[in-house]
Amino acid sequence: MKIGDLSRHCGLSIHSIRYYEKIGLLPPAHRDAGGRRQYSMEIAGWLSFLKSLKATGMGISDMVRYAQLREMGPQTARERRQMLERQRIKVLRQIDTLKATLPVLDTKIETYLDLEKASMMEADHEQQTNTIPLVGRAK
Amino acid sequence: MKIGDLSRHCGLSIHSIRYYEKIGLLPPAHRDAGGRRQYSMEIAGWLSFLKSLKATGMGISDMVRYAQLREMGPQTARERRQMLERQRIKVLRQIDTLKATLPVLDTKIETYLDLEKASMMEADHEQQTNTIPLVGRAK
DNA sequence: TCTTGACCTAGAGTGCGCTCTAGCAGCTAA
DNA sequence: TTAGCTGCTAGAGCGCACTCTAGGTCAAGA
Repeated sequence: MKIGDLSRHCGLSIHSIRYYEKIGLLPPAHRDAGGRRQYSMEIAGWLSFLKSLKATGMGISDMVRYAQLREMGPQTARERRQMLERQRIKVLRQIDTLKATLPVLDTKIETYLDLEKASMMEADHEQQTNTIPLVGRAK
Repeated sequence: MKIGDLSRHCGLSIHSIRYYEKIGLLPPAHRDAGGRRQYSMEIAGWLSFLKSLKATGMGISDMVRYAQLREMGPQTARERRQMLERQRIKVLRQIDTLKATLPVLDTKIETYLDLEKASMMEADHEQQTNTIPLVGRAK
């Protein structure tokens, strides 16, 4: 699998894949005779997990740290687990923060709906009673 | 209320308050004789709403657009309401995305716990049977 | 009066996470 | 064999959202 295939497969740009390798999120790729990166299917699973980590809001530096621990092998299991547990808590907090915005939005939306209804009724009233001259309404 | 008071009150840095004014999130502040910004308590409500918008993940440019509509008065109620309704949908989507990461994290955490348990049992076994010489264990 | 501290402006700098450019090499199909 | 595609590297550039600096003004308390 060449970098273009991986790019199409995982939905990351070729630039981003090389960038991920450069900063240490991806292990240095094997190269073919011409120096091009060769990927096995296995890397797609790792990239997919990285996407999940990114979706949790984990920053690049933490993801790099995690990737380094992964490279070190099973004796880093405990530290990796602790990272994930901390991230889990952050996810729950983010969900709470987002949920807390909903009533704020809903209240405002309601207010605007009332305002729009009121201004429509006003317009109706103006039309029925002709309190405003045509020239004023045309404006 | 001077800018320092407002900063302490709303938890934004003085720099950020001036920045918000510069980009149009805050209306140009009234100035005292010496040219210093003077704020009324009213602005705190607007800043608090801006914080909510920010917490929804709304970008600066959208927030500036919203602020401009607010300046234009009640005839922009409909457009502002539509912006908030769109943002509400984005918030729900973000919550879903975050929630979807939880099972991924949980599965990994479980895997690591199993791995840690297994490696601990292995260590116990080694201790009981003395399969590894002291010099090896000390390492 | 002098000093301190809060405030002012314009503009530079920062950290993040990409994203793109320039200039070149190598494989492949017509 | 030649065109075109894909790949390579080093490094520049970008958009966001601040954050800070330099160099000043101004008002009030010791």
